[in-house]
Amino acid sequence: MNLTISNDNIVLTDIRDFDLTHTFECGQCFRWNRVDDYSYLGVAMGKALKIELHDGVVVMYDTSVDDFNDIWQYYFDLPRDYGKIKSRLSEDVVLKNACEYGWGIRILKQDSWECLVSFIISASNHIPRIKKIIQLLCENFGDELSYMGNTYFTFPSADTIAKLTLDDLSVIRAGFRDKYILAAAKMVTGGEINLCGINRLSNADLKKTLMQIPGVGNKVADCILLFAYARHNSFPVDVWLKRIMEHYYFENKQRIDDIQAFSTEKFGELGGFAQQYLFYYGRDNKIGL
DNA sequence: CACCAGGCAAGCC
DNA sequence: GGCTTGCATGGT
Repeated sequence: MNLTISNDNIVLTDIRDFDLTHTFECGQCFRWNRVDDYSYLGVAMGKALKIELHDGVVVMYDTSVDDFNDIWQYYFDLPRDYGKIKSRLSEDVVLKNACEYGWGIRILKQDSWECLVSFIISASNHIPRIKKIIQLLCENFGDELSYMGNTYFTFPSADTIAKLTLDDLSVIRAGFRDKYILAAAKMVTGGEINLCGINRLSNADLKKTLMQIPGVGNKVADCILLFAYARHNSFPVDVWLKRIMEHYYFENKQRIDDIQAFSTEKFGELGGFAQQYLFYYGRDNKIGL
């Protein structure tokens, strides 16, 4: 990777294994939207960013070297060698195809609070609707952010949400999930759950702690482990992964627990990466439907 | 071609 | 099995 600065834009060359569509459309995040064929714009970590990738050159618009160094290089997991990960996973023929299909996926390192709320909202929900609910949440309760001549909104803090009533929250149309969001905010604000502090916990303890939060079950906890705490052996199994795994690796229906155990055995420390390649590949190709 | 009714969706309790 | 909501689906 090579970094140069022109005006207020960060330009990266010699970037491998990175594709914006693969990364933003593989179901891990909900606040990035396509601008044109080569770029996306999103809000994350309290900042707005337009990112473009064309002919192997990444441009991050109107940002700073400090923000790149402190935030974006880690958010996009740029220091990690995904080529090595893919070549190891490709020993399995199914994964080989999945890696070739979603070759540019990177697992984002997202803010833990945003990730927690986002995946509480994701329960029994489709991506377009998840995105709409989160957008309403930000527009109604986030802080205004001015960027490249437009206004965007940050993801509202736990403190902000904890002060709301269920009636206030009804504007986001989250349905039965609204009470979980409110309860989660109160647990975080009240110190019952320390989202930073629990980073030191083992995977098992971290998951157990997160599952104390209402609205966080096995699957949602696995997503938070993978997308916010960089526990890359986490293998979230939703209905898609269940179908995909059954299709490729089993003769018949399986219990989620059994699929998870099988995946842990098969993919080990790379389970989370495998999950993302499989999900993106399987969903786009409607595997198991 | 509207329009409506019932099903159901990246789960959790 | 119930939960909120929105929407793709198929029937009229």
